[in-house]
Amino acid sequence: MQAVTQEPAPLTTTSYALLSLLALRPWTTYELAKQMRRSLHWFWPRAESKLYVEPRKLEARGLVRSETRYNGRRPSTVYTITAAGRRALTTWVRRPGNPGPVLEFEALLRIFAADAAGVDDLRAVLESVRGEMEASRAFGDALGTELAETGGPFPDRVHINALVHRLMSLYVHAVHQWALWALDEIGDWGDTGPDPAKADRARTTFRTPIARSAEETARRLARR
Amino acid sequence: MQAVTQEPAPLTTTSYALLSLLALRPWTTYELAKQMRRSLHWFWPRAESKLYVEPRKLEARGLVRSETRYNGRRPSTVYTITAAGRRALTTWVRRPGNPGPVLEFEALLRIFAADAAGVDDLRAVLESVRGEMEASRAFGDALGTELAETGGPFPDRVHINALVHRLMSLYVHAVHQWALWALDEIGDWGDTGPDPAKADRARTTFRTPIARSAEETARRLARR
DNA sequence: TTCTTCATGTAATTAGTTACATGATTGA
DNA sequence: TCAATCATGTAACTAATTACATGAAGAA
Repeated sequence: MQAVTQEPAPLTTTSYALLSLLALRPWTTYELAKQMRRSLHWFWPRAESKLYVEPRKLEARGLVRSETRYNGRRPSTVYTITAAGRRALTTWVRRPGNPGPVLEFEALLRIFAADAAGVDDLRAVLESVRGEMEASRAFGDALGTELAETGGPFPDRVHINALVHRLMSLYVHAVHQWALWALDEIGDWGDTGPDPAKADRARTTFRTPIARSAEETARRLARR
Repeated sequence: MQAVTQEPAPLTTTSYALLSLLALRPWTTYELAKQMRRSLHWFWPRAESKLYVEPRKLEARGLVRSETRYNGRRPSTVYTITAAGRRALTTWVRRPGNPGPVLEFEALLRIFAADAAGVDDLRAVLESVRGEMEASRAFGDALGTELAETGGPFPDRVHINALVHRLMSLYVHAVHQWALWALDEIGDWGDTGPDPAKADRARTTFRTPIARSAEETARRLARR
């Protein structure tokens, strides 16, 4: 016979992501999903359906408690963090590990394989990246303006949010600048194949320090 | 009775990642794993064990063919792309979708939840990020130097590699600069709690455009 | 009245990870 | 000759995704 008391599986990072929101105030699952979309989703993206299941795991461990409300006939569950939940969150924040950001960039894979297609396909991929980053910048800028003016829904945390928001802005900015630079770079390519002039420029690229290149790209694009 | 001819499940992005390497030359699974670690792993990270299983899926569709070699008594499988494989890769490069990079940044979640702990814990997280990014920069710089000097193992593709390498450099640089900035920013925090001075600085942060701030950070750090 | 969006989930499937296994080669 | 690491996988498990379902509220 198996042991009756099962060792509970360790919580996932996603569990702690939800718990960190619940540390701010009680939320219904729907509100949690909406808040994730607004904030954590940008650096911890998960399917929304997951967010409806996860809080039950937290409750089973006593890290949150739930209360069912009714609006009309429809039940709605409000989750509230417990003292044990706050302790678990503190422990997790202190736990070292996974310091680096993890990037998944499918479009860059397509670019890596671009010589299997043509230069027009390469340009199309870069344009789509550019469009996406411009949308992200618009979203981030709007959020930043709101946080600067009203402090957002949690004005007491505006200093924390500034740290997080700054990272996202720098990251989006970097990818956007890169897309503009790359589009400029392939501007005179006739095809994706090898070419001495391209190879020369490539070697120059490898030798140009990043810090300098950001300014130069900005200036060159400004002169247009 | 079920249909005898099963619809083959669509290939994953990971399949195409491997296929894009196989378009360069034939590789054994071990070589593929090593090459992934060196290049694609930075923007398409997958467990190595996966890379031993995936090529068999490609072979089942006729996109690659395999040949078993023996070194001593140990078998080793060499995979070679087929004409159908090259066509499939071209089709995939042209397929639109997933333009934006996807970021997963657990350390940033810890920072988001930092007020559950203390300012020392926040600093420790930021320091670990900084260390990680410095390691990444060292790796990237070494790779860049090699590509600039020798052209790398695929000198005909140095212009493509320059595009890809540049993105990774800009990205790593951005996160690194951010960590330095954030460490400076929290330098005079006594705790992680709210404070009018912190809120003031936060609002300034939200209002400072990225382009300007990169230069300023660099200058301020240089003056030290 | 109908359509859309809000709001709250469930079920089935799978891509991916973790952990393990093992023979060959090299260097101390 | 012993340990490490190179080289090549397999098996079990699970976090997460995709697709689906459905009732309520508000807009057109």
